[in-house]
Amino acid sequence: MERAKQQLTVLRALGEAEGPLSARELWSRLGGTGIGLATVYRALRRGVEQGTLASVDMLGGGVRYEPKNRGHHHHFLCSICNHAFDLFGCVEGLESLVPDGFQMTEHEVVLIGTCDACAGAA
Amino acid sequence: MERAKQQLTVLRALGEAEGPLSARELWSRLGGTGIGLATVYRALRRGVEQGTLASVDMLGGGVRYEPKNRGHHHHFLCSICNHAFDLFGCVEGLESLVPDGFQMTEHEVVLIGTCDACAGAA
DNA sequence: GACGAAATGATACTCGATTCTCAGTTGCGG
DNA sequence: CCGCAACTGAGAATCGAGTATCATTTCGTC
Repeated sequence: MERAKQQLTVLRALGEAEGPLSARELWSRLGGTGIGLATVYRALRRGVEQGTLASVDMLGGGVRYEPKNRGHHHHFLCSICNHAFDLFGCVEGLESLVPDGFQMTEHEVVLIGTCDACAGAA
Repeated sequence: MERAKQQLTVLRALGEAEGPLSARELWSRLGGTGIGLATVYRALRRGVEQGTLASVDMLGGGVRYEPKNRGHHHHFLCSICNHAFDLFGCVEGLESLVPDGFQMTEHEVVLIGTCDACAGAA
């Protein structure tokens, strides 16, 4: 087994995902490669420190990670398979929700439902 | 100390909150009443089972609870004090974000920033 | 080919959130 | 007043996520 490249393998797998992945999801996608969970966490932490990864605190179980080069977008969470998918585009009119005296700096939009595969399998 | 009414006390405190509370937040609001954390959890679990409470899985640390009689609304999360506040109103155009083959059943909108008190104290 | 720094995988560990256990209390019907 | 069932608070137990440890392996350099 090659070493010193495991973190790259981890980050590449994350880059190929269709949405943000949790550390464990990412780890299970690497199943069979012999990469340890600790290495996955190390790669993720380093990625966040270096600014190449963003950690996304989402509904449906803990923190997920995704590359930072995807621009502003939101997520779709499948309530069946519990997978998260990237969405493109954004919404308008958020400012009107902000109460007086409050200052909005960010926003999160999460759509929940059934994904392509799960809806088809139903 | 009266007994058999502790759970009502817990639920009343939750009803008076300005937004969803976590079990611990709720517990600390009851500080001094001698109510145990276990009782808070019991009241919350029972409320959810009976359908009077909704559990809200939000950013910023774990599950929060709120009464179900507040209708559809969203939340504002203060990044300083980490408190959640109810917002009124909703947004349009969410459907256009849903990819082909996906089916949206719910949505969550969370605005992040600084709340009234924290913005004023800055 | 040898050496030191860095990386790796397995696992023990920490930490916080939630649930369980249990002995003591309370309300209520009789 | 008696007994019982439900409730309660404190702390132990459990669970999952993430981190630290450590012996081993690999890379780059010489």
